[in-house]
Amino acid sequence: MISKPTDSELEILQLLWEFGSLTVRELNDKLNEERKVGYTTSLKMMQIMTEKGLLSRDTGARSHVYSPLLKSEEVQSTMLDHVLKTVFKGNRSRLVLQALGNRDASPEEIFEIKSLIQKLEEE
Amino acid sequence: MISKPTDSELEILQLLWEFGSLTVRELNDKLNEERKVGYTTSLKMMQIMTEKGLLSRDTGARSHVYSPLLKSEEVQSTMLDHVLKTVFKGNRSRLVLQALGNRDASPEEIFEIKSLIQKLEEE
DNA sequence: TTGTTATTACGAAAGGCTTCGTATATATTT
DNA sequence: AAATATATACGAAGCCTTTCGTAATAACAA
Repeated sequence: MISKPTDSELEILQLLWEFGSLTVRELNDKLNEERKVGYTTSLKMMQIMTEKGLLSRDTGARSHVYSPLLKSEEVQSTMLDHVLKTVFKGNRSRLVLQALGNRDASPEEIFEIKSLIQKLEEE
Repeated sequence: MISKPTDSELEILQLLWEFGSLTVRELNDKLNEERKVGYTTSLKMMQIMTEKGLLSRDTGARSHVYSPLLKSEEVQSTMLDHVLKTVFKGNRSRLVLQALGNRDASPEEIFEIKSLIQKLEEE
């Protein structure tokens, strides 16, 4: 049973992936740079995520310090797989087409992706 | 406000995209080829989806006929955009990498994607 | 026509997510 | 030491999703 975080959980995970580990206060401050969130809301979320196995926490100091238990790549893989199945019925080419074609991908992005494919082919 | 269907709703949408339009009975039968679902469950889902603007229905006959209101491409685009933002923080190359690299893409798929990129470049 | 079957409508329960208020405990400041 | 500020714990409300049971209605069969 691999975890599929909710949007709110992803918001928190993104910050933890960026900063490594954070206290509730620190994370709540960063969240509030984007939108208004009550302190106890952040606290509760992080407690629940810890129960779910998404975060670990160090209760050594008075302010507990939380860290992500999954790598961003793992979650990205899980989530993309899920979208691939449910939205694209497993058609990976179509997913990539959608990612590249239907939205304006910049030349830089296309270049990056091209070299990616080249790398894949060399293996 | 573009709609982001739930997994259950997507299950129904996939069938409607495949068959064009279906009665509750027809759709419920097809759902039950995969898993056990009560008839009134399917009915309720389709009624709610109609309220939400995901489906239209023709009430002309006794058995109402439901059709999808959105094209699969539209929903795919919306959903992928959402994953791009929330899971990949907007990094499209990383998303494509994940789609191609971390899972075993077949040579056919890679070929298809390559010609896709070529087409994109020619424009 | 009367009983059986099929369909829609409605309501509600169970579970999950998000939010916050209140209580309690611990630190800090005056 | 007393007052103030900060932290965690807990519970619950509000909303959404999924599921189904029951009732009302319409069609069909005996």
